[in-house]
Amino acid sequence: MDEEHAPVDAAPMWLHRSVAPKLHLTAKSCRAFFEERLAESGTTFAVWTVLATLKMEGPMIQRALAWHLNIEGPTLSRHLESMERRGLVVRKRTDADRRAAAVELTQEGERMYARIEKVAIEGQREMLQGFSDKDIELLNGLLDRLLGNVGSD
Amino acid sequence: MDEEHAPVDAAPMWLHRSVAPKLHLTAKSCRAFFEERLAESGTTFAVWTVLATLKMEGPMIQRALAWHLNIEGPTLSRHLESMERRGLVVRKRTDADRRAAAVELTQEGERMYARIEKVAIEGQREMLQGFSDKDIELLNGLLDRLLGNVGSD
DNA sequence: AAGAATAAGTTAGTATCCTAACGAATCAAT
DNA sequence: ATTGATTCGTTAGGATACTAACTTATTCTT
Repeated sequence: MDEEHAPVDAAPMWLHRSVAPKLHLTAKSCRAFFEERLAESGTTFAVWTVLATLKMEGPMIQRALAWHLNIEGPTLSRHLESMERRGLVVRKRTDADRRAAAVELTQEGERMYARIEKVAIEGQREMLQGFSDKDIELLNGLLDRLLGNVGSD
Repeated sequence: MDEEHAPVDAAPMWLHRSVAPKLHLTAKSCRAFFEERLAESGTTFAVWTVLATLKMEGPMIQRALAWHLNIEGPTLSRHLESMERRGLVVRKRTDADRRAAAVELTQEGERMYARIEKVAIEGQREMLQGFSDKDIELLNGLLDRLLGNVGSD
């Protein structure tokens, strides 16, 4: 986003009435907000989600990881390539299934995660300033219902 | 999104607790939903928002248009270039300020807008199935509060 | 009135994401 | 057991968006 953009309240009326563009803008702004903070720690939103998923869910093959992240295989391939180059993860191919590659956090990856976990939590706290638990629940519920309506499953 | 992805409810817990990734996923899914429908009419989400803004707000220079769309100048330049090639808009440079270019819908642009307006409205109706007016208001309010918290203004 | 600062738009380069097409490995089915 | 379909990952190419750097035009300052 641009500093020079006027306050959000100044956005045109039709945009307010159309939910999709507004949702889009909010997500974009929130992502930019996190990207900014994560960039200061030398990483990105994309890398954060990969690290967090591996940390929370344990090692898994790329296909499963892509599913968790809601991105496609080729997108994940790219991220993993750079993350592997940076030593954050390793891709281990086993004899059990020589197609699949299990992705694991390295020690360096664990360290990075520990470092940015704080950033992510603080970012979320800031993002949700003034939100009660009930507000968050409400938001989650509304988003889930949207997802259900547009879902491709 | 991928047909093979399991229902949204199956997403991992940490993702549900983190608002940003969930918001991001919802926006992505909603956009994909609109892109699909607009693609059938031979256009895109990006083009739709340009057409709609020009229709609702009238002709304006690129900088103003970019502000309305919450995108940066270079991004808009690209869109306008292709839209102008397709005859949907014209960029008119005036003597009043020879830097600025006023962007206007052409008749072809008007026709295209009329065509996809229906698609957009129907898409939104589908997206918001089961939402009461109050739900929509609530969602709008929550998104506005998020925007306020992360806003770059 | 001249020089500096600012503004509009473009060009160039990058990041994230997608789909399509592919190669290699596995599974299924006759 | 061989053929055929499916699965896993990669490569190639495209869309959308960004920032940085540039050109040209305008405005501000002195």
